[in-house]
Amino acid sequence: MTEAPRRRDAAASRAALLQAGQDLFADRGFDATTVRDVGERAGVDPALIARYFGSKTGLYLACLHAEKGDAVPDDLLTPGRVAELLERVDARGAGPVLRTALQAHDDPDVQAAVVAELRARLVAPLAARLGDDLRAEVLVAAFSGVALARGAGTLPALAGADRDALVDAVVGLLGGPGPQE
Amino acid sequence: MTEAPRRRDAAASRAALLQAGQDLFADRGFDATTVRDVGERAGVDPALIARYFGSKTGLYLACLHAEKGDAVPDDLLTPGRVAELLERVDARGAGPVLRTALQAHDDPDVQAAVVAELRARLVAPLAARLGDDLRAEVLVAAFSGVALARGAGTLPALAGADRDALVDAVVGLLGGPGPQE
DNA sequence: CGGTCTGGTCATCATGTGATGACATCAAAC
DNA sequence: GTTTGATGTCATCACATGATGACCAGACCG
Repeated sequence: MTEAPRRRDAAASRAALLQAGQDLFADRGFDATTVRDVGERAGVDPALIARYFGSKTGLYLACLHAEKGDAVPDDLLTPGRVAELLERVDARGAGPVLRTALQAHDDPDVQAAVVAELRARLVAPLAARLGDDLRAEVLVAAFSGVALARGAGTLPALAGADRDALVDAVVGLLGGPGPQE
Repeated sequence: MTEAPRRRDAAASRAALLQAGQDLFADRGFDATTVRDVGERAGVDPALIARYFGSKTGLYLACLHAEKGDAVPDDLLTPGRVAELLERVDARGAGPVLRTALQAHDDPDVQAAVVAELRARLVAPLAARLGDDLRAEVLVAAFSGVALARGAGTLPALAGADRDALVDAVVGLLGGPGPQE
């Protein structure tokens, strides 16, 4: 936007791939997303993924970091936060972070990055509030399950529910016994 | 065991494939399990999967049904049931049913079978007790998330926790506000 | 023995996927 | 205008995977 669009713009291609990667990885996960899919969605030749990110895994890591500044880490338990996250899930899919909370990755680099991301973005603030890592992680896992199921459609009532009703149910069940100080 | 082992025994081969399929699908999910893996684990040629089950998908469906009579549908909320399910998860992996609660399947036949299985085994009894499909499904999704995360190792405290402590945390968070009538 | 059937093995195919490198093409520098 | 480097395109490779069918090998029967 700052400059006239050049006809051939590496930065633009890179950004398009990054965005497409975020969308597709969030929606389908790493394995189910092919580099050809990403390229098509970005309107860019898939070979450029290798050029700009080294590999599909490189793109995935870049997507992970790109979302970093996206949502400020906050408390998962507050109803407002639950609503916000669910809104985001409805709009963009579960997202790589929530998704990988429930599925180990083969690549150790990816696994380490995901663990760090999860910790920083979701577990740490919760653990600080709850004073208990285990309970914090259980909550994150449980919420991830809801987010994934929302998109999977395997649980019809959950998948089809009105978002407000879902927020109520989630807050009632998960947030209930927590520190409603 | 009932008869002298015949050197060539179709029933035994079939059963071995079924068992191996249950183990591997439970542990890694459908996509991450190859027919060659199943064959190797069963000590049987993978081509026999096609012969006895038609296809990998057929084997998967057979595994789904084979687990049917395994655990009697019961209430997910009782601490005893939570402990029992987690024990099973620790021993055998999350299992196809919990796993697919969170991941849609391409094949419509499989998807339909999974939905039915989930409904019958987990959602229905809970919904009967809660009087609310949505809350029942949220609970199932949340518990599935915990079960998957337990195996994935992405949440270290959850993955490494003593099972008793985990049961406490899960029951405290998920079972807390429920119908402790 | 000879025939036939069932159970098992193996080579092979078709497809999808990530990756790679040669080539083309545009744009800026001179 | 020519050169040169950046950018993009394409064909192709290597590999994994699911599937298939031809073939082999025991078993049972006459």
